[in-house]
Amino acid sequence: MSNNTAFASSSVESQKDFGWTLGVLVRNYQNASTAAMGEFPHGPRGYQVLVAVVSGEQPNQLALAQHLGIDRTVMTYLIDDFVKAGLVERQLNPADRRARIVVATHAGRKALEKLQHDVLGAEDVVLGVLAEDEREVFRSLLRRVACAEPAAVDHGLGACEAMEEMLGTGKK
Amino acid sequence: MSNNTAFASSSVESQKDFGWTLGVLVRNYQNASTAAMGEFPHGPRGYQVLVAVVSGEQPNQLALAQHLGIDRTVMTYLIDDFVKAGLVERQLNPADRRARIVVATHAGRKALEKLQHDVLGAEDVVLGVLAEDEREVFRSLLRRVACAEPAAVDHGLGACEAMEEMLGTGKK
DNA sequence: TAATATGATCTGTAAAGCAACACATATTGT
DNA sequence: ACAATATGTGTTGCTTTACAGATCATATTA
Repeated sequence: MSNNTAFASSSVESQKDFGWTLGVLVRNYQNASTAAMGEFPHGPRGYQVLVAVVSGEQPNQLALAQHLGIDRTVMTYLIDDFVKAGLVERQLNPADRRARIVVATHAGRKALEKLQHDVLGAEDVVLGVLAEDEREVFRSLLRRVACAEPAAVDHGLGACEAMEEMLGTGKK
Repeated sequence: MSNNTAFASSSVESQKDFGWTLGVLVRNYQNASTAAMGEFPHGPRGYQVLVAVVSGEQPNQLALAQHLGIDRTVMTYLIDDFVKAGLVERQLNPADRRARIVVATHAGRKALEKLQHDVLGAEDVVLGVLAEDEREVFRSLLRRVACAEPAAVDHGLGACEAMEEMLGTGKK
């Protein structure tokens, strides 16, 4: 067959594929943070859940799941495992008895504090090639992209609104 | 890597969690590019495979799998489906008859060309909040991170070496 | 030639997304 | 108040994918 492959796709080569670079970063971060997790219940995913729980911004399991992009049926047994591990509790919401408020236990908060340090270390390893200020630029741009208006992406959820409001820049 | 992190618990709130923002970006990109894919065999994953195949840099299926961070057993039936769809072919390597060289068919190259435009559009949607020059900065930093020395991340593979050599010093 | 390594495939298991259903509770319309 | 509808949670079943292990063919090395 033909062997002129180098020319056919030169546009892709020159700027590298965004999806591919993104994938590499995610895998590196996944690996590094998993290593930093040790025995923590559900690895990086579990860590994210605990961060969200401790932040106290998500009123129930469904909100928690949507915030993290996890299926709500998965969230059920994810929380189950966290309860078993004594890291969080399900509390009944007197204002809406269908919902379960997920709150961190003292042990959960302690565990998170311990982990955060190592996770930040993992981040630095992954971003290691960048200089200090470049890392901050990267994080800043990434944050802005992640907090962008959902309408443009048709993602269906305002990812950062609660956080923004908490910080005082309430915008809708 | 010593760490002079400030105060653990509040710092996460104020600078948002890196893993979370990364997750949001990945999901947005996933959704946007999936929508752009239409009926394409394996969605964004399949697209990545085809990009790698057309680039012609991966000598066999295993290299292909490692380049994309896909398990080698998955790559087998991924390629199967692409062959069925007439997008790629498995060719025997006379120099090593264990390996299968995966090459794109004409239809495969045409299909990729068609997709690339839409995928780039999806990228722009995802990065929509950033200005033009900011997007380029972001892509550039991301590229550097993805192509970083694997030793630092213990990922086991030099992700960009073949590419770099192709663009500059020539082939191995 | 024998031992070992590598590439591809197949099989089986587990995690996780997804859809559909069931149940309890809230909200809304009449 | 009652009925209809919506919502939060949990469960079940299906599908995709990751991952580990075994098998087979072929290469490489002792």
